[in-house]
Amino acid sequence: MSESLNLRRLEHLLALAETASFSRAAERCHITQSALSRSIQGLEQALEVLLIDRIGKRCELTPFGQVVAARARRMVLDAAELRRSVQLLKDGELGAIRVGLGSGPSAMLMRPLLGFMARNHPQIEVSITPGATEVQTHQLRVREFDALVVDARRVEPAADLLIEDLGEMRAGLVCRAAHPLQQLGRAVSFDELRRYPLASTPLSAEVARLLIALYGPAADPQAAVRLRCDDIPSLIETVEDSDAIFLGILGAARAGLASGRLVVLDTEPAFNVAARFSFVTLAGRTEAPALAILRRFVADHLKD
Amino acid sequence: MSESLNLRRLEHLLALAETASFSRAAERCHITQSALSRSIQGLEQALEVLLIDRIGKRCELTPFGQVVAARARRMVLDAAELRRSVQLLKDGELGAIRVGLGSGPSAMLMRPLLGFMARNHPQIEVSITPGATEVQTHQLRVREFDALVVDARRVEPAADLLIEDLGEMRAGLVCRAAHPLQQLGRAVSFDELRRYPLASTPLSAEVARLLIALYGPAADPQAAVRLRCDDIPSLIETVEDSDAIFLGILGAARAGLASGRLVVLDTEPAFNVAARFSFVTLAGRTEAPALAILRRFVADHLKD
DNA sequence: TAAAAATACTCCATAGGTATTTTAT
DNA sequence: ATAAAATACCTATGGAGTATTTTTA
Repeated sequence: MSESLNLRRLEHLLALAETASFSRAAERCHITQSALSRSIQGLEQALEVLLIDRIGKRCELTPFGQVVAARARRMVLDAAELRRSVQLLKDGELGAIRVGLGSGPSAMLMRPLLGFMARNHPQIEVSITPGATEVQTHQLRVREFDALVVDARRVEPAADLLIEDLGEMRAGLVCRAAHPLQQLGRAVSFDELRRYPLASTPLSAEVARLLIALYGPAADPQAAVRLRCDDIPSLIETVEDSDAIFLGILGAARAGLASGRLVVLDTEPAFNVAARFSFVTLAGRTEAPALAILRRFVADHLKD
Repeated sequence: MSESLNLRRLEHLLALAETASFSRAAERCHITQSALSRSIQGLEQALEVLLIDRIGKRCELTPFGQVVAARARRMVLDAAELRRSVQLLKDGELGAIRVGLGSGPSAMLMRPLLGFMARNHPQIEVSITPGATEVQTHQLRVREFDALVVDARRVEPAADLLIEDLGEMRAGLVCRAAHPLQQLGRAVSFDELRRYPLASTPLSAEVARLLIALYGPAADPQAAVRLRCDDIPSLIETVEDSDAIFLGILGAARAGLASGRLVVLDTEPAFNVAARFSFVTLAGRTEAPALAILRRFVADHLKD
């Protein structure tokens, strides 16, 4: 005696409910009439209830058949939805990505990433959270994040982390082409520089140490930076319209540099600093295809 | 290669999602670890996607596994609900009955039936519709009704109808014990009778013909009945409180007759009429157990 | 080294097909 | 007499068990 309640049999019942004929239902299910007949009998045995009234050649759902068919319809649709969801997820047309950003990447990526996802992948649920890398690494481990984009130097290698290098981004000082210092035609000292307001995102302690090592205590960004703002585009705009000097990733000023409105200021000693970012995920985990989209975008946007 | 998406495998996946261990999940599913392992592999092949990240001894759902598990949960619950619904339906604790009532049964049954179902079977969806028997017979055939309770003489036998006889209910004239006519101590004529208001439900043409045959044209209820109302209890109450005379099924006055407050009035010629009711269903159809409840109630209430 | 998962093999119940019988129009 | 559903019989396979190997903590 067959006795299992399974999806195929429910599909058979639904076909029978719709065609009111074993032969036609069988045809629709791509099986023979006899197979379908036995399938329905199996279902009736499984539920210990008559689902179909066989009235001569006519077939009709019993009250039991009706309630079973109603539920079955939902279940069969759910099964189709399940397959469909998996397919969409596979194609990266569905899914959720939760990404943690270090302060640098946050300043560089936040807005362009949101815009890109909204425009090109509106079905994907995106959650972007800036924060401290040490905390976010833990959140990644407990699966509160799917990936991190952080300063490479702030994440310590571990067996359970997959750390992908995103290459370097040179940092530097940027001013407008018509800036007084630029008119000098030579590398400038930090003392000359600090006559003008320094514009920058909040900088990490590590960067601060670097600056002090290069230019002395006066270069501590805590004191030296006069225009501080999380939003890089706003900083750049300000630099284009004033004598402020941008301190940060040169890539952020890409458009202005390319158009000639902005230039990189030479300093003495040379500002020879580069940021290194990493894309961090948990090792050994199957990643959602949507994550590949994120990785590609990040890789494209975090390089010189 | 096994490749079907079925409920058992989805249950396996859910067990695995909850236990995060193949062995424990297998135990919960009452199969061996190896069987469960293969079951999940089959599911993965069916969907062509990795559902579980095997991280050493640890197991974790992949993003795919998560969406599949979410749907699976719903489907498995639906399956349980399906079984449960069938069981409840079997036990008559669930279901819907749509019954058509002829005018006589309607007057006799409507209120007590509604009350009975509300009190004793609140889960059953009841729909009671009074109407013309000819129309309702058609509605029964097209399954707009599950059963009819009608005057036996109004339904013509047919092969597709299952007509169950509910026995006879004697009809008669009822007045209060202290009624002037009752004081005469003898059978009364229709002329004597009609000095008092006749109280009755609307009567069918057939009953009208019967009355005219017995007592002459003056007995046409169209003219003779002065208190006409669908609600039998109201009529009875009126008869108890006045000199009105009730014309109808004696059973309707059962309580008053038993207590002695009401009596059956003897007439000359004798009022020798009985109603015969039938319980009609479609032949060859499996009936919902809830219908048996209805049948029992009707049989109990439509007898002398 | 021990515990967990995967694999190799074996077995049987089940779903399916073909051929035939039963049933109802 | 015919068309539809049920049944008989056969086959392939999916799902389960046991025993074993592989993997990793």
